[in-house]
Amino acid sequence: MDCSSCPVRGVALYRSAAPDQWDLLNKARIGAASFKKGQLIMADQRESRFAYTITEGWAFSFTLLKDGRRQILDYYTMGDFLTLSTLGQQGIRASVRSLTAVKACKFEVSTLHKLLCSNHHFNPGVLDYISEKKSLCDSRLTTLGALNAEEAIAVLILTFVSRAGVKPEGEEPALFPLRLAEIADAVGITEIHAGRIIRRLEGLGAIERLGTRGFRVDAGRLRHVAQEADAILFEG
Amino acid sequence: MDCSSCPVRGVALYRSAAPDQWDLLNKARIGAASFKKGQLIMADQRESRFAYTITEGWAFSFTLLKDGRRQILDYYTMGDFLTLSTLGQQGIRASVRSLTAVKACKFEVSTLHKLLCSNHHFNPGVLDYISEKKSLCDSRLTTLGALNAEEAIAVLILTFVSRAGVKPEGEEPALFPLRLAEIADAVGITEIHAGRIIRRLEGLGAIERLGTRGFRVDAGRLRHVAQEADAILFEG
DNA sequence: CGGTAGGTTGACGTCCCTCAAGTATTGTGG
DNA sequence: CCACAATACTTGAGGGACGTCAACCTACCG
Repeated sequence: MDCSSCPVRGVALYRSAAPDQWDLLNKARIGAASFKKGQLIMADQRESRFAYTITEGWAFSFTLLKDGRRQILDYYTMGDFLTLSTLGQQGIRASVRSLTAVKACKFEVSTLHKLLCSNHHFNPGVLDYISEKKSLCDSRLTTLGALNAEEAIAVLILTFVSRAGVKPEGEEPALFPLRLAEIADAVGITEIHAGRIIRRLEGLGAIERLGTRGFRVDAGRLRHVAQEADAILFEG
Repeated sequence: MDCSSCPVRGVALYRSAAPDQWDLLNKARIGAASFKKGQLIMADQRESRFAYTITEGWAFSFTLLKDGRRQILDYYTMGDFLTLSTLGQQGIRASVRSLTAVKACKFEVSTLHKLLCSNHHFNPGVLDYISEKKSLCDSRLTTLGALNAEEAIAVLILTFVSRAGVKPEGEEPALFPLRLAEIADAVGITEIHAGRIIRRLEGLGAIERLGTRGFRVDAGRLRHVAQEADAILFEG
């Protein structure tokens, strides 16, 4: 496979590259990598020698505290870069784990960093990608800080579904590969409480569970639950 | 004033510029701006025509929900760029307000964006600045999601103090310009509960209040309160 | 010296946590 | 395809953290 014909090229970190940069990029690639479900992809974003662009599957980044509390920071899927922190001098001590089987394109961080620093054609895409990720992180701050658990879970599911891509009518609904433990650690509550809220949402008809591996989503009803969560501009 | 002799040059977004880029940067500058305490600096990060590098004072960015809940996303001071979201195509609908009187260097977003996209000498600094900010945002996610209010406030104060810069012994302690309302909205609790926790920290000797405009901080004791908040690497 | 913004206190309610004992679902080896 | 183990989820009771309201106090500003 070649970067210029990669299906995620248009949304990747290096989306703004032109043909001659695709060649450079291909040289920075080490090859493909694949991870099994639940595998640790990066133990520490600060010290990873490699970085990845996901081409298939889901992963998430998280921090762990001394006493075992875990915070899930972000979910990654097709086109996402693992991770931006590898490109700076300092970073948070976070890890990345796969949620499903994952296929990814593998780069050596130092080579990629040199490439990005020596060529301005990547810049528009990098600025875009980064400001998109920063905005998403800011949104999540609002979700965690200002919303209650029910609203936060509704927002989480809606975000997840919209990132899973729109499927044609009649197709199998997007698989939602989060277990209760991951929902809980994403919004900062316990697994048990997350379970109670999920059942409440089920009661409202906002979601419908399919075994333990996913659910069907009624986006309209979920949005209704999360409606107060829309950030607004306010002047004073 | 000139960018090349600016005291915050070394920590600014464009920190990696060389002499000829300082000239380009000076051309992208519109001049200086100053804001009074409590003034709205940006109404919406997505649509701001201008961006700023703070040279003096403190500001913060925040979102507002329909029902009035507010989430403070980040604090900005000397050297910080307001804001990264102006450089991408999409951004969160957040605003920025000054916390003290603020002096800043003003840029036109489109000119600065063009400059950053046409010159690779800025890239190392931009990547660094951005990954630093992204890490800080990730840390705040952990703070909001996994810590309780007392730990979160301790972390908030410690972060604030360390960013205020180290003062020589015997000097006036760093002014801490947050009122209870801002502490509360930063960690996602109510003003009243924030007050109770601040008094608890006072009782522990971790902070000492000086009227309503700041406090003296015992960093060691505060760190003790926040000790569980250190992210660790864990493998399984 | 009075007005105003900011901070305090107490009583009570809700959201979320903890523990412990369950039941359902999924994965695995025969 | 079945039995079994392992993993995931559920339920209930009781408690702690945090929110709400209303009244009161205190520090700052002109």
